Amino acid sequence: MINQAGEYALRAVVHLARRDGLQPDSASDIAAATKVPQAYLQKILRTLTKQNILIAQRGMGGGFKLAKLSSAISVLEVLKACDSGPSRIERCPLGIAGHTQLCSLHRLIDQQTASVESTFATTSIADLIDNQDHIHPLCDPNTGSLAQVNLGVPNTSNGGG
Amino acid sequence: MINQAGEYALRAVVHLARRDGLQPDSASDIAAATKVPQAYLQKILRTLTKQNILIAQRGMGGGFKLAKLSSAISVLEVLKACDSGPSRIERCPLGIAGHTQLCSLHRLIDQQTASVESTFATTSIADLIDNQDHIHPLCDPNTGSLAQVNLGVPNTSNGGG
DNA sequence: TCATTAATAGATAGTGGACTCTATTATCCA
DNA sequence: TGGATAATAGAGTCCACTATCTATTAATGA
Repeated sequence: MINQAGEYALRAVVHLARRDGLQPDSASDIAAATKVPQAYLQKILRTLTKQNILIAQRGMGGGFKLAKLSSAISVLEVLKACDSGPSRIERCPLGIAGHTQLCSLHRLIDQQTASVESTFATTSIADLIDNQDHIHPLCDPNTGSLAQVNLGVPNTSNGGG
Repeated sequence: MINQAGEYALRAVVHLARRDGLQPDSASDIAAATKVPQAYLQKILRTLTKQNILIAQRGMGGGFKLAKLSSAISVLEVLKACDSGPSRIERCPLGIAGHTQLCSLHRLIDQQTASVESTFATTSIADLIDNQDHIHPLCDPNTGSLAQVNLGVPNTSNGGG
């Protein structure tokens, strides 16, 4: 449903949204804060820039920032930009000519996909940040710092949530 | 969410459920009816047998049949048998120690996953077959025959639904 | 006991997603 | 104008998933 690139893209966009109005943030800083392999993240940031979700600025003091308000960016559009997100079943996967609509099996799967897609389409990046929870994305509540995360801990490690 | 093996497994189990009470069906016949590569399907059928969803019978007249009533087999258990199906987010993917619960980003994703998982858990194979729709899984309504599908048409082909 | 049918098991090959590396281009600042 | 910073671009690597192939074992029936 959400591939690795989509997960990484969401982290990056949420990170940038949390520092809204500040200077653009460099790829290596974003990579550190989001714990994403830097070389791979750069590709993803490039993709998000091409899709007009981010704006890139080269040179000293450059980096990436949001191209629009975080309330105007849906979770779904970030995912789709990376060819991620739920993918609907358009036609009978078996190619049965008589199946002019999906059969019950594929309809079940597609309905679930559609439901998730709808939720992601109506949830904005701002929605993820504006919640009252004391657990904030990418941010360790013990320090309150943005980038103060356990660098070096592999993604598969335990603890936290 | 559902990998290729999971999709193929569901097709096979639905196919067998539709011929409930009949003789076991051979792997090659199941492969033809479900349009799954035979060699790969055999591995999947073996997996489903190990997980006690199917019963295998060797020798002449042998093949595979359901190990229990189709109403007692959930969609989810077929998927899980193949290491497929929605996978919940157990812990913070970034490993942030202070995240004792999921943050809003990962909670959003996990809630969607949980919803799909719940639906798959409460939907049985029988539910997929008992519907009143005239479009039946794996079955071309133009012929009404079980295995009478467009053999040779690749899975990516157009038409039907 | 023998031939036939069909599942079992494991080695092998192809493919796409995840990730890396390096060279290049653009921008800023002194 | 030159050096530092940082994005851009694309080729290349790695591995899990997908799929195939072959030899073996088991069951059936004559």
